[in-house]
Amino acid sequence: MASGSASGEATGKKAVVTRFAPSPTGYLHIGGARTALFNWLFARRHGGKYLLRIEDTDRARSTEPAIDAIFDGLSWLGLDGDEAPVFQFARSDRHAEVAAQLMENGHAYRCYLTQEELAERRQKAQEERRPFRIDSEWRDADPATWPADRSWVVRVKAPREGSTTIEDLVQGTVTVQNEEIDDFVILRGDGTPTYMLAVVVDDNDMGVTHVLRGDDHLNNAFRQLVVINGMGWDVPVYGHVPLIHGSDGAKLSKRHGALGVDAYRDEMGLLPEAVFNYLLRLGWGHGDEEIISREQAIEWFDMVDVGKSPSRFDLAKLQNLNGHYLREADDVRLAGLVEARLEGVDGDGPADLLVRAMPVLKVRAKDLNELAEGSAFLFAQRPLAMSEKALALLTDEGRERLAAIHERLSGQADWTLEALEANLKAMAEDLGLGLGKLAQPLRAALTGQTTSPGIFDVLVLLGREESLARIGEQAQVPAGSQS
RNA sequence: GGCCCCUUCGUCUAGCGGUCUAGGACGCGGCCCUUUCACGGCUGAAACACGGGUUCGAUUCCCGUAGGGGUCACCA
Repeated sequence: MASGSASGEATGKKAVVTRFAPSPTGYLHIGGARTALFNWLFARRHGGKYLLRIEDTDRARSTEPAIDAIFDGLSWLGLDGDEAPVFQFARSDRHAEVAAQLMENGHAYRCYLTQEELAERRQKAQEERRPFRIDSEWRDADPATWPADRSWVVRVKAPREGSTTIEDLVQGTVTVQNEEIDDFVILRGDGTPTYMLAVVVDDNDMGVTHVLRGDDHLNNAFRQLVVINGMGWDVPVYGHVPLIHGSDGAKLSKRHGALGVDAYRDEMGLLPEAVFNYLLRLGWGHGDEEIISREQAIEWFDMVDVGKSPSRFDLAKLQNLNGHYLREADDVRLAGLVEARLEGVDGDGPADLLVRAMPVLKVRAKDLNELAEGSAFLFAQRPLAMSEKALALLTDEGRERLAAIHERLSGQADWTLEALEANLKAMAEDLGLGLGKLAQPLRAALTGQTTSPGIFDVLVLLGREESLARIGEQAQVPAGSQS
């Protein structure tokens, strides 16, 4: 019986080597990022190495900006490779060499079938409603019959009987009948290697022990095994992770938020630790744990806990997680990130003010954009721009109260949270009003908004001089007639 | 269509034959806290796709059905 198998035990004793091998035909998308994460985690968990390989054999579609974007995105998530990345195209000679060896040892052959001939046969099979399989008459042809004037490709000789079984870390035992596997091309007419050859050669040469990738490659694994067996190489352990789908269950695409990770960082203002945590929990779980640190993830990560069904991308959950990490994040770090998003803010003063304001600002935001919006009032210039809702608060009555507040606070020497709170609360009591009746117009005057951190925090943050100036500005002017 | 894989609340998941009147999280509703908005706390609605087996007993095991996904290139 011509059966082969890929066993998880075969390479069990070797040090773990994983790799993430994106093709640079676009940005690093969220699915790729998760694959990288799982590879990184698995390597860390087992004290092994995690490598990067750029699969740039498709010269027409591979671009330099895409390569940069991928490295940039990985780096942001803290998923840099442990060694310098391998560029697949640079290894073409080595790939061709392996193809030649495969022909020599009888596991591959020159095939002179043209693409037109193939297309014809494919169509005929289609019409007869039977499955199409490459059945090249060149498979066992005598070299003496090789036409000198035609170009050829190298095809692998796939076994035609028996079956092949893979013990997949995620998918479990998967068996495919060998007759399902075609004699696929490993070297093109122009002598360049195909992906199917290049991955196998590179994985072997890089010493990769565990191939963890999207399950869109599960079927390819059986093809790649033909090459591996043809060369007598060690079979890696496979782990085919289900793909991430959009919120509607369909394949993840741009409209689902399948943006490059740079968009999650720049446009959506997310923190890398939030994306890390979200991606980790998408398709993997550890009991009821939701908030998981890097260190904890390394300790807990196991491929057997990766689910077998595809999961859907849920932006709301990602944002919620981001809010959590935002609240936990260091204030100086956040101030730096926010400052970059604020227009017209530079120098040392504002940065310090931002840092001081951060504790009360960050609990109110779920991403850096909101945080920047919430910070804007700190640096606003007078006359303050008023939002519509804020303006609605500045009625004649509201402005009268502001005048009273201005007068009362003008006499306030001790500009601290406690003193201000005591003073204003006493004032509200004196007037027989709820604190809100004073706080809301005050908030409008101080921030131009109806929502902000606690009003006493705002007063302290802005300082005595600026606070009184802003209050004074709104206190006297009749509604609707200020500039 | 062939082959391969999958199926627990809307979503991410826990569950690995009895502990399930199925747990947690996000989202959603309500209440509390409260100067606004958040945060936080409490609370409510919400799921084992369907049909057969196996078993004393199935969410858990097996087989079908349905639905979903992946893949069938000289692309990766």
